[in-house]
Amino acid sequence: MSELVADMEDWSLQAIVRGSSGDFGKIDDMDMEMDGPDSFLDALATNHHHRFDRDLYAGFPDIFESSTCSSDELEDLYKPFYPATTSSLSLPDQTILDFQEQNIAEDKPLPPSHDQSDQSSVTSPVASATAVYTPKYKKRKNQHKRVVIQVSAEGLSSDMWAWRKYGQKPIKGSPYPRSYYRCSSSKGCLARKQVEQSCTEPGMFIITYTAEHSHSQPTRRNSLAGTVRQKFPSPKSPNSRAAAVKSEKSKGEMDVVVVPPSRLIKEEISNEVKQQPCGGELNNDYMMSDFVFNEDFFSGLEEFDEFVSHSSAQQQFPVRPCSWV
DNA sequence: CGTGTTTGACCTGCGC
DNA sequence: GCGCAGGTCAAACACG
Repeated sequence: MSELVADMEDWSLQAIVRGSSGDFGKIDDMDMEMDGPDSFLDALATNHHHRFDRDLYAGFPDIFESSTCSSDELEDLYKPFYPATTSSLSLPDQTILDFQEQNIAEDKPLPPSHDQSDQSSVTSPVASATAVYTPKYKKRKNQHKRVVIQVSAEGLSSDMWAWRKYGQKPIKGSPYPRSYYRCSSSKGCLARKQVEQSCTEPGMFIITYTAEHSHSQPTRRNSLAGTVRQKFPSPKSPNSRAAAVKSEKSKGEMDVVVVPPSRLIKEEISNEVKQQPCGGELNNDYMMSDFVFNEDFFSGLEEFDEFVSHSSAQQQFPVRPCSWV
């Protein structure tokens, strides 16, 4: 039995990406108030090291108002978080650095006809827009929404999308080259990914995702190949690659384990604390930019975890948030 | 044979 | 208009 760990990063990032992309109409319709998370994000947004856009979390559920959600609402609410049902990104251990949603509906020439046929199934606003315009070389600016994240080396390998490298370029001012990847799961998918090593933080990598996937998560076979090849990109390490494949295959079919929201937020705050001049551990009453992360705040998060994990509406989910880790 | 990487050439946007 | 830098293409090759 294998185990796909739909890590909290998946929760957070899918929430982040979709929540800010205008693709969260259902959640908007729910007219949920976001006082708790917004305040939290406001605090994070002021941190000097990581740039958090509070709008990125617009799709994140309100942890203080959970008991009023109906089953349908809950399903709608969580659809974006489940890899099997969403075209959003599945991302590894990471920190959000930046996000842009850029208007792509500009006056552009008509696309080549073969590209249109490839993308007849796209559903998201962004993908739909790009489906009618796919120039051979895309404009550098104002083209697609971009998500910039920073991940550790381990985080690089936990992206479950299948990517195919199509280029590498030295970047001026950086000792490290930038690698360019495109989604290899679907022929017409416009999703792109750029990876470069951070020159300011050794061991960390900056990943830029561009455009959305026009399909659900890739098949296990494809994603496995992509993942393994990313883990061991050098063709000179076939043994390592084979070992990784064997390791992945040995896991077999999986349950989905979702890290609870409270853990992500605690870890995020903890990371912030460690980056303060004094370093140290996360206390129960940590204050950041005039927002106090106290006991009440964390108990609210845990109530939300509890609500999601015990909700009967869970059974309707195509992928079950079966256990917290 | 299918899928992936490598890498030089090419294209495009942008600043001057 | 020119040159630079970034993004993409596509042929060659590797691997299972």
